[in-house]
Amino acid sequence: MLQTNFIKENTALVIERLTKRNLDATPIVENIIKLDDDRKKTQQELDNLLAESNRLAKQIGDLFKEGKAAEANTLKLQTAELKEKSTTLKEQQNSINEELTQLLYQLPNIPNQLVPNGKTDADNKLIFENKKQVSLAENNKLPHWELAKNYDLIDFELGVKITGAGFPVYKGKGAKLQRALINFFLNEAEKNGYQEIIPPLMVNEASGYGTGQLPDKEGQMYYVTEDDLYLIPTAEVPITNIYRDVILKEEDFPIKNVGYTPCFRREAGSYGKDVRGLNRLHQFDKVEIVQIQHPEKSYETLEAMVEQIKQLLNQLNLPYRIVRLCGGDLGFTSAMTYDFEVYSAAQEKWLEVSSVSNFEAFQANRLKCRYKDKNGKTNLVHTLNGSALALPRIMAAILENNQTENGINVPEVLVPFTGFNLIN
RNA sequence: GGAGAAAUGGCAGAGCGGUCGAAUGCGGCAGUCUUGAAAACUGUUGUACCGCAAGGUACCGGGGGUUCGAAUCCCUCUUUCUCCGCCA
Repeated sequence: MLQTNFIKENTALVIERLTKRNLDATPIVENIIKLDDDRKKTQQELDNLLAESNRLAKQIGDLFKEGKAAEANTLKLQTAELKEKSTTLKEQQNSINEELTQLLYQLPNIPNQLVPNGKTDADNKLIFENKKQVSLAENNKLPHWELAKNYDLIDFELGVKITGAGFPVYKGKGAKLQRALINFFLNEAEKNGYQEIIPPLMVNEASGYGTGQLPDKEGQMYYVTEDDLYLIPTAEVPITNIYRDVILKEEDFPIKNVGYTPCFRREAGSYGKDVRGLNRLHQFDKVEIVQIQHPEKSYETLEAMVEQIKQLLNQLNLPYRIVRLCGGDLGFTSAMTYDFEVYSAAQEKWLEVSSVSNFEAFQANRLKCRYKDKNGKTNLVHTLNGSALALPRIMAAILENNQTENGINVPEVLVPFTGFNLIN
């Protein structure tokens, strides 16, 4: 969430930037400012009352020690009134804080000035497009779900039997190809200086709040009521929450972690051809890169992450494009996001395979992740993350784009991991 | 899952209900000494909020309670350790 002080000092900017999200934040912002003023006022009063009580308590103690019980008891009477007042004030303070927090939770991150205005993904700005698009021969235009079936790589019906729709079963060469991709992605991240993490796949409520899935997006996550835990929708959640309530040193930057995990998403309300095959799943594999950076360096880091992901797609030899999300399409917690989309030649459409974001201090504020600067002052860090990469749609594109009369060619960089170069 | 013990500052570890934001040791930082380093010595060393400042307030695992006053007493939750049971 945004910092109250930042909102107060940059009110016009906050409101103006949020119009990029087609949001008029004026009423919320004004309310926040008013509540914060109230909060300060009540706190001052409360602090004075408590200071007075503390003084009296000390006096009473001294009097008792000197054996002046009568005087002490007189003073005791005074404290009753103070206590009553401070209890009321404390309650007031709590409800103000509660209301303030609720409002702050409602406010999304302010978009970077580069974020284009717009409402839907049609307004996203094309940043890069790899021109060489695959055009398949007429008789070689099978969608990946048919290829998966023909070569017995992925069994969707079996997943339905075992669990339900959206939980595919990978088999044989399908499973090996999947594992090859995971290893390839992890190795590449390691080459780029990331530390590998294997995090828990379930997180508690505090972690959900830390990265911004909660409140509001609980509908997207699977929830285990018995133990009050959420299945992670992305490795971002556990990996970023490593740094919740942590104070870093300036020389710790940059912190670079990578994690492969399955991801679980309820995807309530999705239907039709969007969910066909591997296009949208309830459980899918993803390799996620997460960085914690000095605020001054976060945008240069974002660009580096984009470059890193480009290299992955180049090596896999897949046609792709990069868009900068417009305000209307931008995630709640993000200040700027690039989406990567691969071209799926048989479906003839672009599939999102990565989302790379700079959250600036938005998550850090919730996480209370800070660093001490040279002057010993603590400031919020910036957090970033990106998929590098999400597996199913990469798998779909590989299957579709590389299909031939004789079978499906495995991208060269994966062959060392698969041990085969053709699926037939 | 059952029984018991515990949770204090970066770490270790004291702490009769008032003088405790908290002894002491280690570590960190600054300085003295030294050609330099080590050792020794001296000082300093948590977070947040309010305040121009002086200063004030809150925090001893979380929440609640008793009391004029709680790190200290009570309740509750969480976590850790030991023993038993179960188990990959």
